[in-house]
Amino acid sequence: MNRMQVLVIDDEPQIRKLLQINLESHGYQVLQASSGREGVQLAASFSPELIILDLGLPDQNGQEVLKILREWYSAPIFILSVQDREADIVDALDCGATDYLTKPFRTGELLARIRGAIQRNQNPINTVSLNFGDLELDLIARLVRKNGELVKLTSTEYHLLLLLAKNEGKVLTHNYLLREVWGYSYQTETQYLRVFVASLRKKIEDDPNSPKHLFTENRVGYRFQ
Amino acid sequence: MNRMQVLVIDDEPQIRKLLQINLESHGYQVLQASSGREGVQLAASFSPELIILDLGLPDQNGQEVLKILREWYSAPIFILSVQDREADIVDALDCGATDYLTKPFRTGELLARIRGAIQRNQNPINTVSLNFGDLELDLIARLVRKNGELVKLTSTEYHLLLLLAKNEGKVLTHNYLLREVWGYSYQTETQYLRVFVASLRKKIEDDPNSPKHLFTENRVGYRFQ
DNA sequence: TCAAATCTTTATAAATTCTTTATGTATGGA
DNA sequence: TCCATACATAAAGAATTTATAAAGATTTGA
Repeated sequence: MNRMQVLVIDDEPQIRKLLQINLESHGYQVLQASSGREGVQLAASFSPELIILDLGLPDQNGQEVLKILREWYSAPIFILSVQDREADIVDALDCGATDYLTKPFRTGELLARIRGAIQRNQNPINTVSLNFGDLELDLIARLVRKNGELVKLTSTEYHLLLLLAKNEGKVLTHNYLLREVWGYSYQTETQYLRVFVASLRKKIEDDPNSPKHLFTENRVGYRFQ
Repeated sequence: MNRMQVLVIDDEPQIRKLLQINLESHGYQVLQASSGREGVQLAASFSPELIILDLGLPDQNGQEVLKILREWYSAPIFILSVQDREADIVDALDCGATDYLTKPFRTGELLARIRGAIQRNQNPINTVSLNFGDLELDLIARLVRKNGELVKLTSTEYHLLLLLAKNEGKVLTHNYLLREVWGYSYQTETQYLRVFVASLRKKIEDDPNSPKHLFTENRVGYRFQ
């Protein structure tokens, strides 16, 4: 597997060392630059997955480096700074900084923020789905597939199925299901449930008479598996 | 101009008020929820561009709310908390929080972070054209071709088609489409959508009665394929 | 300014979904 | 076993939603 590259642009050797140790122990490959000029060069030649930039550089204004990078570099750029003035933070963020941490920073938090930023930058298309053998619920697209084929559900059917699927294995009472899908005043309309469960089974089960997914829990409710 | 929607989930009315005033003065439309349950419901029906979530909610653990939202909600979620323990921050970030701010927070910084997060989340599609079988959208020239021939669309029709095409395969709600194309005050004008979908189908479908691209998802919205 | 194009609103038929009713089957306790 | 209750399913009727045409209002461009 290829390790993620992180570029650290900071003139203080001890900060670079600290970041290097922490990042490498979490599986990142670390590139180091001690000046803005060198940082821009490394960024251009390696296109790292993330850049950590210190605003207090000797050769150039860190803000300038940020702007130069942002002309073409679209991955996350984290700002490290001793400056805690709100105006500086706002400026940096509006210049395209992804995050801004003030020194001294907590390494665990920095690493968590780095994980998040890289992940968001890696797969911007979030395909969250629930899978149950032949059945698949795509929560973002709001679609249900059975053996890869789209199943056409009404909005109420989808709502009901989603609720059951999210609580896989748990028995959901009639009361609860009615309350969540239809609303508080429908808690006694158990017949609605029967009708909709029947039509759901017809659509998602191979054999609605002996369901593999949507089970009846007599006198209590329904359960999805 | 269509305003961005931000959902604030916080049980303290004064924090909600503070956020509302600040966000609205910067052009956002603010939705408010005082409990986790209410917040999840609002998020599901409005799909706001960003959610601000207080971890210290009365009815549910804020962390739980975050997880529930992240099952399907992919836009930024900001955490507000009085807790400044590193472990809590790391947990929240690893559960999918986009950012974590501790109270008291600086509103200017919060707004800058919100701007950045929303911008990064906006469609990062940099492609020049989108292709769907017989249909082709040229994003630079703002032209649509069907089997190579130019299709003449009005700007509203183009805008609507572009939005659907950029979210290929996803069901886009009436609410969302109306908000994006016409603006936030048109969210209830579902009839506009019907009229424009009909005219789009007449122009881009072989047989508008049985569409191959622009599908109706009853009571929910439309989907492009 | 005028004509054409586009957007908004209204009207109505068609399609879909929800609710209710009816009927037969299954379950579990006395 | 019988009986009361719960469940499954089909189907009819009610309500809602959608598609579409077309008329009126507004905007745009020559």
